[in-house]
Amino acid sequence: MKNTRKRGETLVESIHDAAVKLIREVGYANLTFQQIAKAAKTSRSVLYRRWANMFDLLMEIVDDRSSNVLGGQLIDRIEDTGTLRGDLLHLLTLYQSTYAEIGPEILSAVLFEIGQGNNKVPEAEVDAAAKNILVMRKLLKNAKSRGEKIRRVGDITLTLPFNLIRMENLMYKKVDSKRIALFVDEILIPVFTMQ
Amino acid sequence: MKNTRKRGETLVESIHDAAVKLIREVGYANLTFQQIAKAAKTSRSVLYRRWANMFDLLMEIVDDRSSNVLGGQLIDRIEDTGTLRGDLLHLLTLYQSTYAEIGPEILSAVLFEIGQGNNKVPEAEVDAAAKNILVMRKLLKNAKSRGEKIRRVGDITLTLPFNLIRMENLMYKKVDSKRIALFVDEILIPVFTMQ
DNA sequence: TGGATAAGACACAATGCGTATCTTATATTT
DNA sequence: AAATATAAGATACGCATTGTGTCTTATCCA
Repeated sequence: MKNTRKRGETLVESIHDAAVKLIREVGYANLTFQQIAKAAKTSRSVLYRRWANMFDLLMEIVDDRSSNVLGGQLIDRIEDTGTLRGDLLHLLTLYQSTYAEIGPEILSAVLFEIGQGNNKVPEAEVDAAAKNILVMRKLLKNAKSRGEKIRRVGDITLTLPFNLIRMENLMYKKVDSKRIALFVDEILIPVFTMQ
Repeated sequence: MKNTRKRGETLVESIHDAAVKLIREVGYANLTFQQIAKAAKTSRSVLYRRWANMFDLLMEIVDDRSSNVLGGQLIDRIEDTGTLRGDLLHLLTLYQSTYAEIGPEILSAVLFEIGQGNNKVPEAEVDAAAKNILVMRKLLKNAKSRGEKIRRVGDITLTLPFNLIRMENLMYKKVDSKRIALFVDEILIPVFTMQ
């Protein structure tokens, strides 16, 4: 029996996969290192050596998955569709795909950790929020230069599009294109444009 | 030593208090029946007799605290301030006071359970959302009859004011009157009125 | 005052945690 | 290819928590 022992990246990958599978099956709250080790066909020691606690493992998975989706940064992937409405639809769809990939179970686990006062998350959050604000500024600037009438709004309002997607994923798990269009037409367009 | 053993309501109350204190201290995720029993100066048996699991206890606390705040239903406590803006400010302030009372730690624990697919929460949630929609309908109707120009929006958009408060409590823990005013002026007024 | 009721004390097997130690497979260096 | 370093896997420890069960005892109420 040679080459039956996984190492390095391969090992980590199968642990991630096992963890995600188990989060979906039993939920983050009931997740144990024991189960993960068993599912990944490795040993508990291996897990404890690499991650001090479940949350560290979770964050690694999130980082991994979100960078897979937003391979480049979000700001590099937005498009000028010719109208603010089109741009927003595109942006929300793109952003939603991140959450769909990460998965609502994992997302809610992260949110839970925020709620519990885990201070590693907020740092990452603030970074993400700052980038998202830049994205919105760019979108609105594009719209303005096309001649669309844009309201002046503060940074908090600029995070609204992202918070809508986040909230929907958290509460209802399913966000389809119809709902995204609704957000754009009934909420975002009135908020960001004069009519 | 007589009258040293708590019973009924008194007992439950001190258990609730102990639980809330511990949720704040160690977080819902790390909460144990053992700790609660100790903090409430009672026995573990007492807890297991009354609640099948931690979540049942949590929900009882939430019910208790939210009914303390919204003693009557929300719809009975809204006021006609003379403008939609004033009405919205009043509504959000009222709604925020619920969350402030319940506490962000407990809120995030509930949200966590939703994320984990706990199906007792969504039922309560759907009820609450339906009531909130009625509240918004009433507010908008009042505004309309005053002559304010109101947009036609769907139910999902009607839940926006409540979702904003919820999200803020979840993410940032502190929601002051300044932020509420910002929500009203930059988001809600543009969404619900024509200008 | 006596019986009903509920609180509290304690014991149990089972499970997970975090750590530590030892063995063994795989990779790297010489 | 052999020697060495590195990392994976197996196993065991004490401890905490769980859920259940049983017995005792305080408190309530008729």
